[in-house]
Amino acid sequence: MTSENRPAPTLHDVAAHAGVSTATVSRALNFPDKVAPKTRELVESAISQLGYTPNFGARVMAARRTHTIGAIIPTMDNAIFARGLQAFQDELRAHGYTMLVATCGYMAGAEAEAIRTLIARGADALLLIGHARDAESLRFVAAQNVPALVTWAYDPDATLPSVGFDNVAAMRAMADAVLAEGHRQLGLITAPTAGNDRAAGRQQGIRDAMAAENLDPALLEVVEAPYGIENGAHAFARLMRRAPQTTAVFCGNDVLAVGALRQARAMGLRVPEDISITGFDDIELAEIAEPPLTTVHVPHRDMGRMAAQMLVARLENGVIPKPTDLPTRVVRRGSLGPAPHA
Amino acid sequence: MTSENRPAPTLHDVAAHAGVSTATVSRALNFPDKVAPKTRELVESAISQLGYTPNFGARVMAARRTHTIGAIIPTMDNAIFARGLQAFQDELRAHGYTMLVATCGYMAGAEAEAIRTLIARGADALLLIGHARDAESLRFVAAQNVPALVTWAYDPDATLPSVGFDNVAAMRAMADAVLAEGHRQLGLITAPTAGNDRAAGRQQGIRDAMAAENLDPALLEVVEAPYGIENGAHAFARLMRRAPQTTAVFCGNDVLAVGALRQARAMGLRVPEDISITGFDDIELAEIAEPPLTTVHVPHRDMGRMAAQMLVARLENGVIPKPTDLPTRVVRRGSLGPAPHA
DNA sequence: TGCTTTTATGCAAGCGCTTACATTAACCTT
DNA sequence: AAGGTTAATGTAAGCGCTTGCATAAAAGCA
Repeated sequence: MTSENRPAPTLHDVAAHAGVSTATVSRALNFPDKVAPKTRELVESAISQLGYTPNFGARVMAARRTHTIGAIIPTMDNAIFARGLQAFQDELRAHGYTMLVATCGYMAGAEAEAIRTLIARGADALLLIGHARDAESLRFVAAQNVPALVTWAYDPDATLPSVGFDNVAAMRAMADAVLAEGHRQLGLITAPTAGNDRAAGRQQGIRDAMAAENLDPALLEVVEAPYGIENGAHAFARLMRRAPQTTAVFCGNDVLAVGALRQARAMGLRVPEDISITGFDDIELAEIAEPPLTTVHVPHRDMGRMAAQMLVARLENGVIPKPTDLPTRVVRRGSLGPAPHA
Repeated sequence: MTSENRPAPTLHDVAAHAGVSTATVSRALNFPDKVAPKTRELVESAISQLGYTPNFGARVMAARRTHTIGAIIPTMDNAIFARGLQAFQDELRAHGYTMLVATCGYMAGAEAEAIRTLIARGADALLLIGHARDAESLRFVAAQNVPALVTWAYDPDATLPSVGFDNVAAMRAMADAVLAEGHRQLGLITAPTAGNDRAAGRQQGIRDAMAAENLDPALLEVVEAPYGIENGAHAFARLMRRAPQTTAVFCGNDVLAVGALRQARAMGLRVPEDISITGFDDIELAEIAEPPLTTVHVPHRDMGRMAAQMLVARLENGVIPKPTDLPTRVVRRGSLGPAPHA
């Protein structure tokens, strides 16, 4: 077989083997129709005989493009991000791009670092989650001339274009549904809102709905909890301790909601007879929960797919991404019922 | 601010600005202690004044390293892979590496393509799932001199080193537990086994256990189903139609098991009184299911973390990864009970 | 057939960085 | 203080590929 460390064949070797110039080989590779069919064949056979693979670094340096797009998400532990990312990657691959991934665990500092790292690693463009980030990062991205697109949020006025949904409106719709069931004592279990515009927006949506019903938005009992079923359960316990009269608890995501659901039952509360609980995201868990979770369906796959398309269009044809608002919808399931009689 | 398209500053610019040679700047960047403190300061201030960022391509070409590691998994839609990947990436970042991701959707052809793509994109090393792949891909990886590591499986005799667990033994343990409950009419809902050594191994584990109990392994009723709750449900229905006397159904993963569980209840079967159902992976879903799922706990985070460590050690110090077998354990929950009396 | 246009190929100059080697400055020894 | 080390810096040769420009070959036209 091949000896252990024979240096990989180069463009030059292929050219020599095929009896043409390196330029011709390069063209045969990049613009097949700029080369005579006979020559192309010659080159191709030389390539396969030598087992040639273009050198990545050289190619990048000469072409100033890596065909790699970076994605920075909070965490892949959260199924909804993992799936959005899957859709994003599928679409990228269809266009000949590869995905570089970094996670920031909901920490702003980590995101700023990831932005630098991915750009340093040659990402041609960046996918980001949410609009909340320091001006410094924004400036850096702009200075580096790397197109960036925000998803999981929608704000036509933000610096960066976004393809996502309006977190305020989405939760507002849910809150309207809950209020329509007669609930007036409301609670919210949310991911920490610092540096998380999605979580903050969802909270705002509830307050807006309350205000529209002439309820004092300040009456919303809020508990913050990090991602995780157990955390949702603890948060629920805390919430009920602080505000025992609560009849409906919104949760910032389905995982927290499932924890709340479980804790409610552990505390002997019937859902939805005694208390209603809602989620957000509509992951599989929501359907499986007992009772199934009323939640907000988020078009995560569409977001991922569209984000990829927009970024590719930006890179290939210079099309500036147009901020795009995707629809969400409230999915009614068993966990939301009418408010109990006082 | 900076004009729209001023060319990015280069090493050369920094050198000129600091009044030193490019070599010194390069050294200040890569081996800070090889440079006099005063000089280093000079260089650093020039760098920040110019807003210099090293050019990725040039760096890669000159250093022949991208500090990027590729990972090819079946899909991120499956939480267990997404999380293993998260752990992998966390560990990589701690060592200054970045992760390139591709998914193959359980298709061998797509994996082979992904291997080529990631190597072409300059991956310094590769993380692969399972040992089942064509000799051609193996040869290519070897020829390109890219270290590769297999996870999610363990086979000390395979071409590629692996860090994972023994799928046969893991399912064997589960099967032993099920047989100990008196079950003799067994079914299996599995992911398609073609090109999936993990699924095939798990099936083998059950047959081994049956053989040890003097049961004819051929009596195992097998239904294949793609990943997904709905698919698990359909598969369960099919299985029970074909073998109504079945008292215990193994599932190749928790998602299929949850589907089976749901279908069982839809068919009026009580779990575990009428029929026992088991899963594999131990994802959150398993705990939430009604009844909670007896399943095999897979150390996905450990696998991800160790895989990253081993690959980095290989790259930095040439340490050949030592095949490593991680323990799994059967987690008993409500979905497994004694066999009903005939 | 001779001349112009088109098409295919080759030449060679970078792309921005790393690094072996050469050179110079600084520091010890005795 | 002279010779010998060691530390710090500079010089310059690539790394493998792309691409503008020049050139040669083929094709079209009158």
